[in-house]
Amino acid sequence: MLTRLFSDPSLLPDVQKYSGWEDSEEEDSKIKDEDQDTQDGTAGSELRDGSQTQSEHAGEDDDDDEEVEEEEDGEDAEGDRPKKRGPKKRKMTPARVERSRMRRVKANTRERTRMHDLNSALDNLRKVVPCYSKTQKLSKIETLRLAKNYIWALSEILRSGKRPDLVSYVQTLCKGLSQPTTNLVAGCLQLNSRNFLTDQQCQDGGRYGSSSFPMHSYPYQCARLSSPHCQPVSGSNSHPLRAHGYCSAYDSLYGGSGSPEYNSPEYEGPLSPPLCVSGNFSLKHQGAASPDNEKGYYSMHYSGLPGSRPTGPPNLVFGSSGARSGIHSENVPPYHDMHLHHERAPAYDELNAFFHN
DNA sequence: TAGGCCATCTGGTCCT
DNA sequence: AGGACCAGATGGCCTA
Repeated sequence: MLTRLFSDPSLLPDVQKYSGWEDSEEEDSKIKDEDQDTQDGTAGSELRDGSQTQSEHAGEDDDDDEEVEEEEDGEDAEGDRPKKRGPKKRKMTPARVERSRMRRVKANTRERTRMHDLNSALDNLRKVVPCYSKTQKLSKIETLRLAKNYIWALSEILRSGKRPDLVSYVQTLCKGLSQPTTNLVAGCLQLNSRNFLTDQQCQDGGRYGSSSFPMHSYPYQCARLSSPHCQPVSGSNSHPLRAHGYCSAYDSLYGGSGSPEYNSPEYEGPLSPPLCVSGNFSLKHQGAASPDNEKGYYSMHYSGLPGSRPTGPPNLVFGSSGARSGIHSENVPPYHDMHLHHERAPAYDELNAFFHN
């Protein structure tokens, strides 16, 4: 499957330069030819020099013209050190150099394929984390961070058996993320920054799940109204908001529109069996040292009034600079470029079932 | 221009 | 022996 990554036109020149991944049958021949060209550049020169050491390790025993090199580096390189043991180095004949080069080419091809698979898996992960933008694709590290936060948030929900308030949910998702990613997530969830700030956070940085104010159950408009992801999954299209193409991260997470408790801010589902939350997940929020913060990634910056409640339509105001101005953050992509992925995550079916029991 | 992100190459190590 | 995996190096692209 070609992932979005591979279909990204900006990446095509580099990717297509090494076309081995796109047609496995012709892979070897193509790679040979193209690596021949590549080797005219820096990589090739390094390869020709560096590959010798690997061939030494590999041991070329089928070489017709093989000759044992008589301590080729023995005179001055060795110095006082004892002589090396093991097989003696062999002279790099042209045939051996060529075989070594071919091994290196094959290894490069495998490595490219491996990295492409890794990127493909990462792309799949991007599709199941809470938000996604065509124009502002999450970086690899941010994808992993968001996924970790997402798992953590879901685990907390299952563990506590309660629906957290939206603010806590978003705070958890954005923990340790960079400012642009925070903006993106907030944009996906269409939160007003004023909703994003709590008294708790003003005082001590906040803690996940510590706030107990009622959930704000107003609908958020899905960015892709016509998207099938916003359509009812199974017989839940009776809700007028659904009928009008509305869905929200929170809604989709908790099955709000389809549940009789949809308008109840205080709905509490039954307690779930305790879910073991890995010790890697500290419940301490920003104040605590996070393993993800070692590189000095931003914590969230909020604007607006502390603890203020949602009033008007969502107005995205994130960003350290936008905190004062209260204008739309330029990091937030347009709505039509964003959509939520909750609907597609299998975990949501289970969660919905759980909350509807 | 610096910094972030990425793809690729490369050599080393470990495993089968 | 060969493949998988890993980390370092390098260069390109993009953005503030």
